[in-house]
Amino acid sequence: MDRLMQSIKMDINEKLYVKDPESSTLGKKIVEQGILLIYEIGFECFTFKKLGARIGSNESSIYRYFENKHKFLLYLASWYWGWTEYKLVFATHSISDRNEKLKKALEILAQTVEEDKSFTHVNEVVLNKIVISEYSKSYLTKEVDNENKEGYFTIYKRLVDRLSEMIAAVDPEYPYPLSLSSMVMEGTLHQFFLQEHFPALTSCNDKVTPAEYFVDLIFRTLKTKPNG
Amino acid sequence: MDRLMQSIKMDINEKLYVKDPESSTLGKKIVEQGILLIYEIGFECFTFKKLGARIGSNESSIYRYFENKHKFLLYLASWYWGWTEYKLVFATHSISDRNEKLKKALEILAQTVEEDKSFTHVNEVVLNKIVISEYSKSYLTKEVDNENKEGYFTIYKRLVDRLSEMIAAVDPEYPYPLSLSSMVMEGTLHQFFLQEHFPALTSCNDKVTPAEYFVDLIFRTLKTKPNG
DNA sequence: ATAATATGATAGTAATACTATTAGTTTTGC
DNA sequence: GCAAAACTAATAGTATTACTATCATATTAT
Repeated sequence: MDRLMQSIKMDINEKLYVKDPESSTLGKKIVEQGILLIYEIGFECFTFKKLGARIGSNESSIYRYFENKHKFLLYLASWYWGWTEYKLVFATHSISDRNEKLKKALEILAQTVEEDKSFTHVNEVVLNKIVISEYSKSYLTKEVDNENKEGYFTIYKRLVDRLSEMIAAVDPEYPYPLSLSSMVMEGTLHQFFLQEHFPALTSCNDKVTPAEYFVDLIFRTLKTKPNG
Repeated sequence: MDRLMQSIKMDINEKLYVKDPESSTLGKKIVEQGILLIYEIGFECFTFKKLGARIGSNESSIYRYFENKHKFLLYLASWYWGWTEYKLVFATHSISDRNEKLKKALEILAQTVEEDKSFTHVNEVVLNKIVISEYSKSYLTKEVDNENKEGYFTIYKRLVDRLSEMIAAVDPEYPYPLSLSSMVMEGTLHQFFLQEHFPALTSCNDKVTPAEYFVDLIFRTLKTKPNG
């Protein structure tokens, strides 16, 4: 990635914040340290008060950026999926072979995240860990349907759609491309989680990555055709 | 199921409750109405105070059965997975054909839940909906590792293991039976959730059930051999 | 009939998830 | 260089949550 993305700004739904955190030092600090704090103490124990104390700022100041911690999580998730989408598009764009393209996409989606120096205030490695253990909580709520209408999950949905299209391109006869795609997106996070907390429930380990498992699974499932 | 299970009691980890809710009328009422209340207002908004008000009882009385709502959720989940395990074992026990056995197992795990009159105080249909939208929250916490050690997820893990064994029986060469199994268990809940809240992200609908999708997926993935 | 147990009612605490107000500090526009 | 505008910090306050403790009352067991 390197410098390529330095001038790019994530296109995040404006309703997710009160004031754009990218617009000030304090805002960036909130995002930067918020990620670390959620990672350290978990989303349930995370409060704006604690974050304020950590960054030597005030609870009320944070409320001027985010309505509440739920919106903050949605914001971080959007950031993460926007970043992932960028990586996906960038890496697959120039691949014309449909099978190779899908394989690459799966690898991007299921790979272990590495640090990206393009965004100084976001630690992508830690953000990825948050997404693994907290993302589900952002949609498993009574407000999903409304928040979905508000477009809070747009980027994620677009990703599922992109992958689904690549699946359909490889095997247009396959009847369930959307389910396969959404299963990969969710299943990837789940396999990473199991690897860390329930190793007895996954075949992934030091030697087998979720990416390998999913690439194998998808290509067993689809009937690939030669490109033409 | 019918009467068969009327004398059977779920074998739930004793540390999940302070006093066994099966041992009294109030206890059963807590479970029965707790399920309905969580379904109605969601786990985040659910409190013992509200449940007390609903059953015409007192907050403090409920605390005599469950330490907190998190343990209550773990209890309900254990009940659900115990019930599912029973159905699974019962339905597959007598099937000798390995392929048929696995197919049946997948159907049990991914089928839409129907009412079971065996347990009068538990509405399995509603409990299934709770599991779909709340189960992940029971393990996506900072305390997972400890709670796992305490055995709070034993039944679920046993189920993943059972399915994994059936997968391995069908195709002993398949390298990732555990991941496939845990993916099915989690993916099933997820596909049901998507069907309800993000229909654009799933191929499941009125005509295609998650069970069909997963049966198809697993049998595309595995190399089946004739039994012998 | 008495003791033991279960439940109910009330009160109290610390923390959470905010909102409102005010005051001070920086930034900017001219 | 100065005033206005914007931003941040500090404090206080509210309703709710997630409990714990105590005591009274009701039920059941012996």
